Amino acid sequence: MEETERQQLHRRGSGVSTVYETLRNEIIELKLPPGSPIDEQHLSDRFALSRTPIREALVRLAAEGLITTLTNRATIVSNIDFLGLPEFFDALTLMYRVTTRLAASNHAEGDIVAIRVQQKAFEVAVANRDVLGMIATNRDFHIAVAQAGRNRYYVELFTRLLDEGRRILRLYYSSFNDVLPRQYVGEHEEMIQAIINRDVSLADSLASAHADQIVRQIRSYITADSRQNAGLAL
Amino acid sequence: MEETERQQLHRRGSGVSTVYETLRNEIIELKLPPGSPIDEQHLSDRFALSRTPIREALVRLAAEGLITTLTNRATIVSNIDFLGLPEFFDALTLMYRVTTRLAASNHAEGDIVAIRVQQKAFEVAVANRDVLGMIATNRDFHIAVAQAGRNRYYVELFTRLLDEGRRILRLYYSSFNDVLPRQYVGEHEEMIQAIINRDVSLADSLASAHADQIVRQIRSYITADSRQNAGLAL
DNA sequence: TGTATTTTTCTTGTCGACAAAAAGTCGGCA
DNA sequence: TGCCGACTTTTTGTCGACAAGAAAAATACA
Repeated sequence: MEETERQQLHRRGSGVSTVYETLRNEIIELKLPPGSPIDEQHLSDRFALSRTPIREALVRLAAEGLITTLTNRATIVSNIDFLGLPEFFDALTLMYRVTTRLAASNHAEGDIVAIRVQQKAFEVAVANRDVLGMIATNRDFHIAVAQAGRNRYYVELFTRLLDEGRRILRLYYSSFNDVLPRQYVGEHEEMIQAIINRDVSLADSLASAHADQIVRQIRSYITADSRQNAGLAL
Repeated sequence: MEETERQQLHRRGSGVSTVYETLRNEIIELKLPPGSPIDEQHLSDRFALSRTPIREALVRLAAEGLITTLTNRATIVSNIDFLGLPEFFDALTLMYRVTTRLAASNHAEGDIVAIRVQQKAFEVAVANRDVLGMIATNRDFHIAVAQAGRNRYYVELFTRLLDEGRRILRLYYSSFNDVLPRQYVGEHEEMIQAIINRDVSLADSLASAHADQIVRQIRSYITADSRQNAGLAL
């Protein structure tokens, strides 16, 4: 009689994906910053689940590289690898190009409306000067494009790369939230048109330029010299 | 006193990776054919482990797409998606090209010897007319090249694609084991030379041709008409 | 005899508890 | 006072058992 309320808290099997998605979001949005320790017991209390399903979610996150498990010791949120940034930019640019190309050649009717929905959300974020929203909706827009390209291998890799990008940009957001790359909206529009016209090479070059823009922006965030006392006489 | 022998069977934490690697191999080598049911209890008995570490290994395999879990029902070895083969070929070709290009521009001294080691193994397999060995060593060769290119994103995707390719080719091996693509050895040699000379565009075109070869070979295996009575008069 | 419904069985999902490994703590000793 | 070693604590890895869900079997009914 007394244990009836606990039963319906989670549908059997739903708990682990809830934990997975929640933690995944918190990691990407830096609510859990890199290096944060992940305590299984704590999560067990938080989600009102035993450690077993928690552990399952953690294994999934580890497979994606979002967390790092030090065997028998601790598991922490993976650090952002700044030395590996060139690799990241290379892969990101390639995926931008390939997915946009494929979208231009393979898309169906419905794909365009899905892309347009994401583009609208992106416009709203830009209008509101919501940098965090822009980062998130830009990701969704390009994933919609990738899905129109109909290649699951690219979609998967691209998703991972864009999420990694969100994590990186989050680090720099607060100090630069007035630098709003408004031109992205127009670039997205051009890309949509090229896709509709099935102009593969135009789509490619637009994606390439777009990727360069974004890489340049991330680079500028990262290398920005914010030392206030650089000119101080010594 | 009596339970001393069980303790040293596995070092703490080693069991799950053993299970993971063993199953992974058996799936790739079609020892576990697509659609095979994966019974946790059975595996628990087989590896002399509780179901918990088994489950952990299965979650990892599922994240890689090698097994499919039907919730609350069963978990089976993932089917080979023949309808998705064009996507597969597209991604495979792109990764052949990109990794070889990067190897040409980014490789260090040590990378070449690693590549040569794999190439030797490949030559041996070809000399022995060992098709299965050829498939495996060809994979190792190209992964060595990819590693020389120094981009972990590409290495990871390429590894998955090549392993998926091994699975596909295994399906056709037995009926075509006298068709030995000997020219691959020479093509590998050319690629190595282009990499050493840091000739990126030559490396690219060689990789592209090599990929076309392999895609064509897989296609020919798959579409080969093996009907014995095709000419039978009716 | 065929179909619908209940019962059984089998497999997965979850739990609480225990064991091992590592880090932290404390005390002893030079 | 500083360093080394044993003890304690904390956290992960593993286990056996139980519960829920779905398929299979058995039963009832038309």
